[in-house]
Amino acid sequence: MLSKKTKYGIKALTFLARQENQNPVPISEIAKAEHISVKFLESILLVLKHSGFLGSKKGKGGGYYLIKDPKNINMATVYRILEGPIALLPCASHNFYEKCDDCVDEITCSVRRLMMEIRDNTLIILENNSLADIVF
Amino acid sequence: MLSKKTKYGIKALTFLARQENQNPVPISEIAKAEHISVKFLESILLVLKHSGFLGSKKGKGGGYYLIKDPKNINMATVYRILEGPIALLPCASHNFYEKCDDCVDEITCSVRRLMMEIRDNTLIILENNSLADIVF
DNA sequence: AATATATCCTACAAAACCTATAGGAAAATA
DNA sequence: TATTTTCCTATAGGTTTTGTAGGATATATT
Repeated sequence: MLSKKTKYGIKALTFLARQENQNPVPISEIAKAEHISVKFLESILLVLKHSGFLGSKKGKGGGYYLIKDPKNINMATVYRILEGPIALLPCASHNFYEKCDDCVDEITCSVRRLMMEIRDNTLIILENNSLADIVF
Repeated sequence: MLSKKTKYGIKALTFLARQENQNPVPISEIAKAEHISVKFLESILLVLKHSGFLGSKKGKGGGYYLIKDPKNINMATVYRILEGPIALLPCASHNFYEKCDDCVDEITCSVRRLMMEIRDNTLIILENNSLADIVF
């Protein structure tokens, strides 16, 4: 299940992508429009800023704005930053690989093979969708 | 991420599917082979029994055995019973649908549309795989 | 009948994770 | 200087996951 952090993060990104100009939008405005707690959203936008998706401006008239063109914001990257691994098992993940404690032979593990098939398909969908693709 | 409950449950099913005959296999034997806590596995097998996948026999020589032909055990059904919804958001789920608190218009929600695309693809994979398909 | 084996069932405890809040520091604007 | 807004850390509260405990029930063997 997608965490609210990820859900809210993507919603904020789409909200910013829908803006007509690049003027900074304050957290409070996004939070109100998307019905999200201001403080919670604040922590999420900070992550997105540190990851290089958002710029910010302090003080009156400040807020957050997209740094990149929505066409160049890949949803697989966004997913990994907000949610973590795309795979349903650590042993089936490229970017967050971890060996299972219980698994004797990873190569022949039925569960892993099935989860890798799901992972491959999910990854293709996420990679094929940019922020521009999912807005509207 | 897949819970250990689901992972262990599927592992137990594949273990039973690999048996040459239909003799009951005690929990302890499955747990030892798959490196799972006996008590934890016990609770999982009980769920699978109540869901109609497994039969059981008490006392000496007892244990669990598959009731259905592995070809007729669909991994989508197994997933839903052990893990719950296949969709990454309740609002994108068929069997476990729930409306989002924050969402104003579900139909135009970008996150939901993306998650439904992932859901559809994941579902196809799970539906196309029976227990017999994933064993070996 | 007694003993050993194994499932059945409920309750609970410990750990991990998610969601959200608090409070103040820092920076920009007016 | 006052106001606005981001920046940052800590932490509280809740939920879920993972696992344990203990006894009841049923079966097979001796």
